[in-house]
Amino acid sequence: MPSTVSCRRNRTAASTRPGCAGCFNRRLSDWKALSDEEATILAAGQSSRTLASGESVFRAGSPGDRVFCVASGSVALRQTDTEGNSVLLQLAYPGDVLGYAECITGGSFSSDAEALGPCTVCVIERDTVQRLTDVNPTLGVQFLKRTSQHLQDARQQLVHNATLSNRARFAHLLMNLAERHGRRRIDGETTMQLPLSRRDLASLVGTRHETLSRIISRLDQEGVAYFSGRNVRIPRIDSLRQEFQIGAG
Amino acid sequence: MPSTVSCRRNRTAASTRPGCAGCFNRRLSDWKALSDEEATILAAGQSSRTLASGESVFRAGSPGDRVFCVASGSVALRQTDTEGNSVLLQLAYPGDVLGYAECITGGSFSSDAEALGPCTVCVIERDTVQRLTDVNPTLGVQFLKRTSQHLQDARQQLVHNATLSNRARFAHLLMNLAERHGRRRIDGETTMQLPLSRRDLASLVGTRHETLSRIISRLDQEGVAYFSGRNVRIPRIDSLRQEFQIGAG
DNA sequence: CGGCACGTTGATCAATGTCAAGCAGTGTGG
DNA sequence: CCACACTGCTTGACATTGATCAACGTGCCG
Repeated sequence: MPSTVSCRRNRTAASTRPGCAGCFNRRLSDWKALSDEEATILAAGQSSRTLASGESVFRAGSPGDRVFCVASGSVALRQTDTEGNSVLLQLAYPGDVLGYAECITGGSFSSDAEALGPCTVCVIERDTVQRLTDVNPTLGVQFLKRTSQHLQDARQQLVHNATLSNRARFAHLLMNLAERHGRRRIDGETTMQLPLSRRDLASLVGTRHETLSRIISRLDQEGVAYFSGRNVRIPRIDSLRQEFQIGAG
Repeated sequence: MPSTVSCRRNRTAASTRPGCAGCFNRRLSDWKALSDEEATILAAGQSSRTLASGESVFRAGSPGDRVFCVASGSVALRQTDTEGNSVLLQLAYPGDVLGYAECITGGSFSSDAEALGPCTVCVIERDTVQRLTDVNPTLGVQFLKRTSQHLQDARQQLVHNATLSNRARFAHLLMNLAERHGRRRIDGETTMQLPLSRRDLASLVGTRHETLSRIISRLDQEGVAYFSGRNVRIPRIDSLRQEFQIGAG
C-alpha cells in the first residue's frame, strides 16, 4: 500500500480535458495498463468535476453508464439499508476508479459515493471505457484484479467481524488509516488527522458511535492513542498491532 | 436465483473428458458465454475429480493455476484466521466456477474450498482458461460480473452484520437456504434438509454455535421453524421475512 | 471399548446496544 | 450581537445480548 499520495493538480484546463496522460495518478491507478497513445483516448473522453465536502458523486440505483476516477481528495462508499442504516464500506483515494464493474457489466450502482472533503473526480463515459477495454484487454484484467482484491478485503473484514472484538477491529482500522494519513516522527510517534467522523469510524468498525466513543476514551486513558477531535497521536504504533493480534472479545 | 439444480451426470467417460458441451450446468454457468465450438476447447482442456465429503478442493495459499467448476454436490469456501478461527464465507453449487480471479490475475487462493458432501468438480488448467478468454472476451466480462456480484453480496453481509441481530441474520440465512434446498408444499409449508452443520451455520451468521443453538430452540418454541437434526420445517416462510425486517438487536 | 466431534443446555459475566442528558461548535435569522 | 436550532460528540445508567466455561448426551469410527 502506498502512503500519502499528494496530487499534482491539472495545470492545463480548468474543468475539462486536463490530459490524463500527464496525470500523476495514472501511474498508480488501473490506467497504468494504458499506453501513452491510449491515454489520449482516455483524456479525450473524460471531463472532471469538483465537489464540495459531502456532495454526492453518484447514488445507489443510478445506472452505471460511466466510471469515476478520483483525482484529488477522498471519496466514501456507503451502503444504506432498507431501514435507513447507512454503513461505510470503503474509502477511495486519488487513482482509485469507481464503478467500472457496473459500467462494464451494465448494472446500476449498488452503493452511494460521497466526497469526504473537497475533491476532484474525473468522469469517463461508458463509450470511452468500452473502446479502451476493446483496444487493451489488460485493462479489463486490471479491473478484475481490483475487484477481486476488494472482494478479498470485504471477506477479510467479515472474518474479523466474526472473530475480533470491537476494540481490536478499531485498532486495526487505525493502523490502516495511519498508513495513508499518518506521519511518523523520528521518535517513532505517529500522528494523523482522521478523515472521518466518529459515526463513520464506528460504522467501519461495525458498531455504534457511543460504543466507539467509549473505546476511544479507554485507549486514551491507557495511553495507547491520544485523541483530540480528529487528531490522533499514537506513541507506539506497534501497541495497536498487539491489540489487533490479541483480538478476541 | 435458480432453485434446486439437479445435475445430470456425465454419461461419457468416468474420470476425464465428460464433454462440457453436453454438460447441463453449462447453460447456467459463466461458460454460457462460450459457443459450442469453444466449449470443445474447454472439454479438451478439462478433467474431472470426485471428492468425498470433507475433502479439500484447494487450500488457501496454493497457486491459482487452475479453475474449478462444480459439477455436482456443493462446495464450501472457508477462510481461516491467523488464530485458527475458521469462517464459512460462501457456498458453491453446480455451475459455479471457483478460482478464476486468481487464475486470471495470477494470484494464489485466499480461502480454502472443501466438499460439503460427495461431489464432482471439473478442473481446468490456466492455459485453457487463457485461451478461452483470448478467443471470447465475453467470458472475462462474465467473470468480472460474477466477482462483482460476490463483492456486492459480501458487502451486503457486512451491512447486515452491522445492523441486524443474530436472530434476524439467521432468519435471513434460512430464507436463502430455503430458496435452494427447500421444498414448498401445497399448503405453503416449506421443508428442507440443511446442507451444513450447526457450527457452519453459526459461522455464516457470524456467531458461536452455542448461541445459534439457543436461537434455534427459541424459533422452535415459538413455532416459527421446527428443527430436527438437519431437517427443518417452516410453516410460513413469510414469518422469517418478518423476523428479518424487524431486525435490530 | 475408548476417543472424538457434534449438539444441547445451564450458569455466569463481560461486552455492547439503548435511552437519555448535557456540552461544544456552527450557522441562521431576528 | 444574541437567541435559537441543529449537529456531532461524550458520558451515564440500564437492559439485553451474546460469549465463555462447563457438563452431559449422542452417534461415529478405529
